[in-house]
Amino acid sequence: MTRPTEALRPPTMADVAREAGVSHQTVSRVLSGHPNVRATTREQVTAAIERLGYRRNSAARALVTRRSRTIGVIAVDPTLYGPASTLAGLQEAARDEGYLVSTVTLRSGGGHALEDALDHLAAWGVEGAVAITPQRSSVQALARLAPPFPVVTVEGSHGLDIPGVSLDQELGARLVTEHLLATGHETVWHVAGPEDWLESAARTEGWRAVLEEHGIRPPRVLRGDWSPLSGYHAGQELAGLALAGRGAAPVTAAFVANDQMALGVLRALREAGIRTPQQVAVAGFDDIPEAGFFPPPLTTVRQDFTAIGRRSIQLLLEHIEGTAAGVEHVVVEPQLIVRASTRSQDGA
Amino acid sequence: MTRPTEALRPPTMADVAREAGVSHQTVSRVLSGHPNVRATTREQVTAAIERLGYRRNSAARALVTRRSRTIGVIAVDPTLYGPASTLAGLQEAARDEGYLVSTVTLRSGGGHALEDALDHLAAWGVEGAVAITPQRSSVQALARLAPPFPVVTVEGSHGLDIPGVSLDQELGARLVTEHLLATGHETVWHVAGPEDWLESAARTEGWRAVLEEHGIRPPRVLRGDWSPLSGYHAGQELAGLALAGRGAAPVTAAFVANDQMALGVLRALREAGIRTPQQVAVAGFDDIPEAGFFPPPLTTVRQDFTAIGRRSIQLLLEHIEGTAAGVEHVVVEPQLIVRASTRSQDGA
DNA sequence: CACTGGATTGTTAGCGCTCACACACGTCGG
DNA sequence: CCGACGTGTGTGAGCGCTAACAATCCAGTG
Repeated sequence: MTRPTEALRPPTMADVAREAGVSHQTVSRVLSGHPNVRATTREQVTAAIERLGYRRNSAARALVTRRSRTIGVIAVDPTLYGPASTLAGLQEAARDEGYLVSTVTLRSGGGHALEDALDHLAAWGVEGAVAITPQRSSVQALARLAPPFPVVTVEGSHGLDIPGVSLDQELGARLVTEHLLATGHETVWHVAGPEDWLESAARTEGWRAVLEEHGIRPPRVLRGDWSPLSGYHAGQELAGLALAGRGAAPVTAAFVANDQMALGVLRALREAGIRTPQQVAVAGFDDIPEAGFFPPPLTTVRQDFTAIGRRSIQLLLEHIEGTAAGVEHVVVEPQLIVRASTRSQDGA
Repeated sequence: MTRPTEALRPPTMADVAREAGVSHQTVSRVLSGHPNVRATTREQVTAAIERLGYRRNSAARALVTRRSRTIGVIAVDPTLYGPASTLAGLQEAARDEGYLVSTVTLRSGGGHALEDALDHLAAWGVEGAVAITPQRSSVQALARLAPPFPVVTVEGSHGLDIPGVSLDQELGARLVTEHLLATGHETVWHVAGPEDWLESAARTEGWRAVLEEHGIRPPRVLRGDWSPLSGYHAGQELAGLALAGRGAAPVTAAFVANDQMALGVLRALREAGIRTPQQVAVAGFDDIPEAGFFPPPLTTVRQDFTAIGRRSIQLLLEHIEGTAAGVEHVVVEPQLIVRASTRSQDGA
C-alpha cells in the first residue's frame, strides 16, 4: 500500500525534477542560484524541494566538482584554553564560508603523529588544513611532508616557508617585561614554557631583548611545561632564591610564560610566605578566564584567539582559492592586561 | 615532454589498475582487504599504489556506499574544559573506528541555533552526531527536531527518548555533600550553575537530597553562570552571610557547582578576611587542571571526560550500525578528590 | 576425459550530481 | 522575412568508486 522504497532512499534531484515537472538540470540551476531560470519555474522547484524534503547529496557534488568543502584542523592539545578558543573561532569562520571543519587531535607527539593526522585528513579529501601545532618539531615535519593540500599554521611558521597566523608573542613578552621594569624592578625573572614550543621561544626572546636593551643581564631562565604543577616547581625555586637574598639578581618580579604556570608560581610563593605583588610581582600570558581571579588577580597578556582563528581561515581560503599572494604571515597584536599581581598596592 | 595532466589530477583507481596490469575491480578488492586475491597480484597492486601515490577518493566511495564515514559533533562552548576534553576523547575514539569528526559550535543559544547546526551537519551527510549541549532547552529542541541521523547526547538526555552518556552528576554532588557533612559541618551551602543546564540541576538535586536525608533543611541556593566572576559574586554573598553570623544556617561549608566558580568564591571569601577551609570549607566540581593549585587546593569531583567521549562514540556507532539495543543511557561514575579546601589543617 | 566447484579476475551498471552542449523560443536589426 | 543573438530549458556524458554478475582458470572427481 505504501510506496515501497520511499523511506529507504532520500529523495534525489531527479525526484524533485519529476515532482516539479522540469529536468534535473533545472533543479540544479535553482539550487546553485543560477540567474537564467524563470521566476515561476524557480518557485515550482523550490516548492517541490520543500515538499520532498530534498537535500543535495554532498558526496555526489564533491565527486564531480572535486571540492569537498571541508577543512581540516590539526590540534595538539585542544584541552588547553588557547587552542580550544582558536578552534572555536576558526570553526565559526569556516562555517560562515560554507565549509565544514573536521578536527584531528595529534596523539601525543610521536614521530609519525603529524603524518598520520595529515593522512587521515587527506583520506577524507579536505581542501586544506589549519595546523595548531606550535611545536618546532611539528612545524618542521609539516614543511618536510608537503601535504597534498594547502596548510596554514597557527603560531607555527615564523620564518618557515609556510603561511601562518600568529600572535606577536615577542611583543607580548616585551610589554610585560617593560611593564615590570617600569614598576621599579631591578630585573625580571622568567619561567619559560617547553623548549620545543615556538611560542615559548618567542616569549623568552622578547623578555631577553627588553632586559638587554635596558642594560640588564638576563637571569637564568627557569622552565616549565605549561602545567600548573611545573609552575609550582619553578615557583619553589624562585622562592628559594628570593629568600636566600644573595646571588646576582634579586627576585622581585617574574614573567611566567603562561597563566596556568603562573598559578603554580603564585601558590609556591604564597606557601613560602612571600607576598605577591609586594615582595615578588608575577605576570602571566594568555589571559585565561580564571586569570582575573587568581590570588592575586594576574597581570597577563591577552590573546584574541577568536581573531586568530578567523584570520587563519581567511588565509587558508585564499590558498585554497588560489588567490593568495605568496606565503603570508599574519600577525595579531597582543594586549597587556594589568592586574593586582604586579601592582604595588597601598594597603597590607 | 612531461605528461600533460599528471600533476593536475590525482591518480585514480583505473590508473593503478593500468599500472599493475589488472582491472580496477581487483584494485578495489585489494584496498578493501578482500580475501580472494592472489598474493602476487596483491603485491603488484600494492606496489603500483605506492608508486603512484594513490589514495581512494572518499567522495566517490561515499556516493556509492551511502556512507560518509563522518560523525558530527555539536558543542555549546568548546572553550570550557569539560566539553573540550570530551571532544578530544571523542575524536580519538572516532578516529580509531575510521571515522572523521566534524565539529559545529552552537552560536550562543539562539532559537534556531541547534536546528542550524543539525542542518549544517546534515548537508555534509554525517552518519550520526554527538550533541554536547547540556542545556535543557537544547535537548528538548533535539527531541523535537528528529534529525535524519542518529544523535547521542552527552550530559543531556536524562529521562528523554534520546540515547546518551552522562556522568552521574547527582552521585558526584552527593559525594561532595556527604564529605562536607562528615567533616563536621552543620549544613552545606550551594552555589549552583545556570538553571537551564541539566548538569546544574542534577548537582543541586544531589546536594539537596543528601541534606534532606540528614534531616537538614537546605539553605537558599545561590546561583552563578559557571564563570569565575559569577562565583565571585556568590562568594561575596556567602561572605556577608558568614560574617553576619545570624540567620538560620551557619555558613561554614559551600559546595560550588564547578571549579571556575569555586575560584571566584575563594577569592571573595579571602577578600572578606575569611579563611578557607578553617572558617568556610569550599568544594567544586570538574577537577580542572588548575584546581589543585587554587588557594587552597580545591576539593572537587573528577569527571573522566575522555571516557565519556569514548563511550558516546561507542554508543553512536551502535546506533549507526543498527546494533543498538533500544535507547540506552550510559552513566559514568565520578570520583571525589579531596584537597585542602575542605580539610581542617593543623597549622595556621 | 568430460564435469563440478572453488578460487581468481574481469565486465557492466549505476550512485547523484555538475558540466558542456544542444535545443527551443523569442526579439531585434537589416 | 531571415539570420544573429539572448534567454530559458533539456540532453548526454562522466566524476571515481563499489556491487552484482560473468568469465576464466585449475584442481579434483567419477
